[in-house]
Amino acid sequence: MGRAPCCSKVGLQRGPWTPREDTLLMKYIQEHGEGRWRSLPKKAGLLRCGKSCRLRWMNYLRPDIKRGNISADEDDLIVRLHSLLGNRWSLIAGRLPGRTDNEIKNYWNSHLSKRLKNNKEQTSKNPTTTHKGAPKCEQKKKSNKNDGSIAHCEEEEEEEEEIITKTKVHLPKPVKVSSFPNLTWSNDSFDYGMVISSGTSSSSQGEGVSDAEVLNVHPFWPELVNDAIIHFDYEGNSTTDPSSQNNVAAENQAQAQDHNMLDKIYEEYQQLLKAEDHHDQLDSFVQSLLV
DNA sequence: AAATTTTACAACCGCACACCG
DNA sequence: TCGGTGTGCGGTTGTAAAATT
Repeated sequence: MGRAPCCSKVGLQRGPWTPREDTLLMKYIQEHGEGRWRSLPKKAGLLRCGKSCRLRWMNYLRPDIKRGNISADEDDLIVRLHSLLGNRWSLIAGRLPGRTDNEIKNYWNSHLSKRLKNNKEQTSKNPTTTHKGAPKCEQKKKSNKNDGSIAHCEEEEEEEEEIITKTKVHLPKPVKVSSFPNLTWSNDSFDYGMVISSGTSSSSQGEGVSDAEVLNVHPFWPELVNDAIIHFDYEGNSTTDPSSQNNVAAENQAQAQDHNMLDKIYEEYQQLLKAEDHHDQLDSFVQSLLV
């Protein structure tokens, strides 16, 4: 048998969290900090399992969570990182500031895995032709909703073709890493109103933080922003030290370099795949990504 | 307009690892 | 070294909303 459950489930609340529960949890964590999840619910006056509290905090209430649609860049990054790292969502999430492993996992399961599957089916049915597009995109094209998503669809279709050429062969041993080493805690900017809406995950798009406002830099590659140290406050804004005047330029440059670096990493990875006796090299290569 | 199906995602669950006494 | 506890992870489920029939 495995270990005992993290808590007695008798008499505990389950299912979706209420705004009141969210408030209690946030208030408690703001006053006492994270951790001690097992004893937290009792102290915070919650009828929840500690694990449930942790999950709610990590995946939804944490102020640095970036909500809303996954951008095309993030989408691309997820696909590439998944091809390198496999289903190691926490590692992938660690390279997407503000995104949680759960969110990325969900996104993969509901969007990307289907795209890959559809693409494989298309290519196996008709290997001589390239691709006809995923059903979802076909539907979008049929409908008259010209919201710009069709263009994105076509981009996605192009990506699909590229995706299936990437070989997923290596799953290194898990290494635990912290997600946001450069995050700074600022109580002053802690905004309850921003995160208190329970159960309306996708409704926050258009409110709060836009994609453009969120710094697209990977925490593990700080060199991407000219060695500047990035700080995120709890409203999703970022500043750089010593001054923030070059933020926009730095972001743009970071994004461009970001793509280049991913390409380089992937090229290097492909080279290693081709090499004889590549397993050791692959191990060290992937480990180098994880550091 | 109602019924049915699909989608998206929050939440749950079990397991494994790290840490500490 | 060992056992208990805390935490993190990935797979899976439940369900509300959206889309389709």
